[in-house]
Order: sequence, then C-alpha cells, then structure tokens
Amino acid sequence: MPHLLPLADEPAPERADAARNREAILAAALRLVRTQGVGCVTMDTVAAEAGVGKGTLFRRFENREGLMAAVLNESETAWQASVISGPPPLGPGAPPLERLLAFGHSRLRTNLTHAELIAAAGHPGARSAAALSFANMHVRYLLGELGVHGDLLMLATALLAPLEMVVLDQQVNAEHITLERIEAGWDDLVRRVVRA
Amino acid sequence: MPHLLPLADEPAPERADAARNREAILAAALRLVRTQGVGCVTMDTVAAEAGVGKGTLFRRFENREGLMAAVLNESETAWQASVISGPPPLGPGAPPLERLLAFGHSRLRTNLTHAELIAAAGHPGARSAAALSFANMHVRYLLGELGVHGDLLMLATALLAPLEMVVLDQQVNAEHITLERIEAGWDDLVRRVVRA
DNA sequence: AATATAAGCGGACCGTGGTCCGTTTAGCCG
DNA sequence: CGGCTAAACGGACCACGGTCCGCTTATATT
Repeated sequence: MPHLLPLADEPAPERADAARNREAILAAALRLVRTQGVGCVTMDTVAAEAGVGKGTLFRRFENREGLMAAVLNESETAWQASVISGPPPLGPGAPPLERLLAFGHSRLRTNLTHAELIAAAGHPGARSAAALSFANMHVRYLLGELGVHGDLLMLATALLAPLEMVVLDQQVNAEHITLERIEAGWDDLVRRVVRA
Repeated sequence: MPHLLPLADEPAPERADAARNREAILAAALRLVRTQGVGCVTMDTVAAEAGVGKGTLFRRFENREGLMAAVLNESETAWQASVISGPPPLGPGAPPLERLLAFGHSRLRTNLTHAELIAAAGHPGARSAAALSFANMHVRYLLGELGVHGDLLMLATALLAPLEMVVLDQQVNAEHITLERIEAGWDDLVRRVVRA
C-alpha cells in the first residue's frame, strides 16, 4: 500500500523511461519536420529517428494528429508568451484597439507560417481547445477593455473565425487574395464590431 | 479526323459506360452513407456495392474526399435552390436583412446536419470552391441590397467564417454552447456589421 | 461489318496510420 | 539484494486509401 494517498485522481506520475521517450519522440519529430517538411514525416520514421518502437509512439501521442499538435504546441506557447508579456503593441502597454489589431495581424501571420503543421494537427478539437481558448479569452479581455457590450464569447469567436486556417487557406490559395487585403478586411471587421 | 473541330478545349465527352459507372458509384455511396453512417463507408465497400473495380472509383472521384464531396453536393444543390428560389424569408421576397438572418440560420443548421459528411469531404479547397463561393456571392449580394459600403468580399467572408464547421464543431461539441446562443451571436454580428 | 484506337476497367499491390499482445523493466517493498 | 507488479515497450500485424498496368470495350471511321 502506498505511503501517500492519491489526492483526487492524479493522472499517475509518468515513469522515468516514459518521460525520456516522450522527449526523444518530440525532439525527433521536431527535427524531422524542420528538415523534411511535415508531409514526409511518417510515424515509422519518427519512431526510428527517436529510437523507439511504434507502439510507444502511439501510447505517448494518441495519433498522428496528436503528435503534430504537440509539435505545433512548441511554437504556439512561445507566441502566447509574446502576447501576454511581449513588447507592445502586441503585448501590454498599447491601447486596447491597437493591441487587438496587432493581435489579429500576428495571429494571421502565425497561422499562415504554420499552415502545414496546423493542417496535419487537424481538427481543432484534437489540438486541444487550449490554443483556441487562449485566443478567445484574450480577445474577450480586450473587447472588455474597449467597453464593448454584448455576448463577448460569441463576439470573440466571430472575430477569430476569419483567422482560422480553413478560411485563410481558401482565401490565399484559391482566391489569391493578398495578405494586405485580408489584414485590412479584418481591421474593418474589428472596427465595425467595436463601433470605433 | 473528326468532322467538327473541337472549339476551345472541351473536356472530352464522357463515355457511356463511364457515365453509367459514375452514377452507380454515387448511388452506392449515397446508399451506404445513409445506412451505415459516413465513418463506416470505405472505398472498397463502395466499389463492391457499386459493382465496379477500385480503380474505376478512383478515376471518377479523385479520392475519398472527392467522393464525399460529390455525395455532399447532392444536398448542397437542393439547399442552394431553396436560397435562390425558395419561399421567403430564405428565398426572395423578404427584406434583405431578414433574408440575411434567415440565410445564416439555415446555413448553420445545414452544416450541423451534414457535419460528418463535411468532415469527410475535408478541406474546402477539395470540396470545390463552389459551395463556399456561392454562399459568399449571396451574402455579398444581400449586403449590397442593404447599402453596406466597403470591401464586400471580405465582409461576406467574415460573416460566413463563424458558420464554418471547424468553428461550429468546437462550439457545439467542446464548449457545449446551445444552438440558440450561436444563432443569437451571429445575428448580433450581422447587425453590427451592417449597422442596422 | 471490320478495324483502329483511345478511353475505360479492375484488381493485385504498396505505404502508412493504428492496434495488439507477449516480453521487458522501473519502482517499490521486505 | 531479490522478488513482485504494474507500467511501458516494440514490432508483427491489420485495414484502408491510393496507384499501376495489362486487358477490355465503346466509339468513330471506312
């Protein structure tokens, strides 16, 4: 019997070898994505590169999408940090409207930069609500600062939606709309929503 | 040498057996989707059900997504018809704002209804720009009627974006937001954009 | 009707994502 | 330190999407 009773249901601490493997896999995946491009990274390849069996890989990361989501998360985290505590106008210090506009532009570029990875991470449900929910929370906060009234959750979602890759991809790759026009369009949308 | 010179580059008329097979495949796919659900419909199954070889199937419909897009298209077409020439407020006859609101609600329900199929048809780039571009054009038209000024293409895209399945799925399945709230949120968005 | 030919056909084959299960090992306890 | 158990491992195995290529057949032409 264990000395310390498990409080609530802790997700069971990861065994040392498990942790080591998780890191090895993530590192391998990151390396391969960088060198070969997302498309060429197969699960077998990653397993080989990480020096583990395929089974291990699938136990740590539920499936390919999960692995890609984890890889994507590396950069996502850095981006979130720069939103929370980076230099203005993206970070704190600038007036709310400027911050909101900067946020949109930054998100736009970031998404476009990681387009392949985002596609491979698939369905946002899989890539944890985390990313999406962070963005939503931040926009909601800025809308609040701007004195906007109404259902802020919905409003934030509406502002974020046109920045989703599904939409962006269509605009950029099928309709050949320039980045500038998309940015301008988004700015316009924001101004209409906040009635500035 | 042919009697009639090909004007421009006609896409070469489909051979009779080819046409027959295309229909057989589509019918089989439709039947299977209805009875088994989208997830259980494999390409082999469809081929078998249609009584054709796998190769044939892949020649007619580039890939699984293409086939699903074709199946989806059946209902999509009917929906488009009801938008263009159905009864008001969705169809013509009602004032533009009412039509726009009705359009959003209808689109919302339709997307939710075909959620699985839309996911299986994947990437909107594949499911031809057609569907998306029809919706965009219609919204643009209604915005024009409403006397909205600005980059209507972008505005229409912004209004359509929150109705995309990626967004809806997140809201309904992860955040458990009610349909009514989503509708209300969209109505609010529309009113802000058109400044009604 | 006979012939030519390009379009179409089908199913063997392949790569990749994902599962399963017999074997190994980390962590704990006496 | 030796033994025990649950967790983790790894690679054989499977299913499904997608390709390839030798054979068949619709259609046009005479």
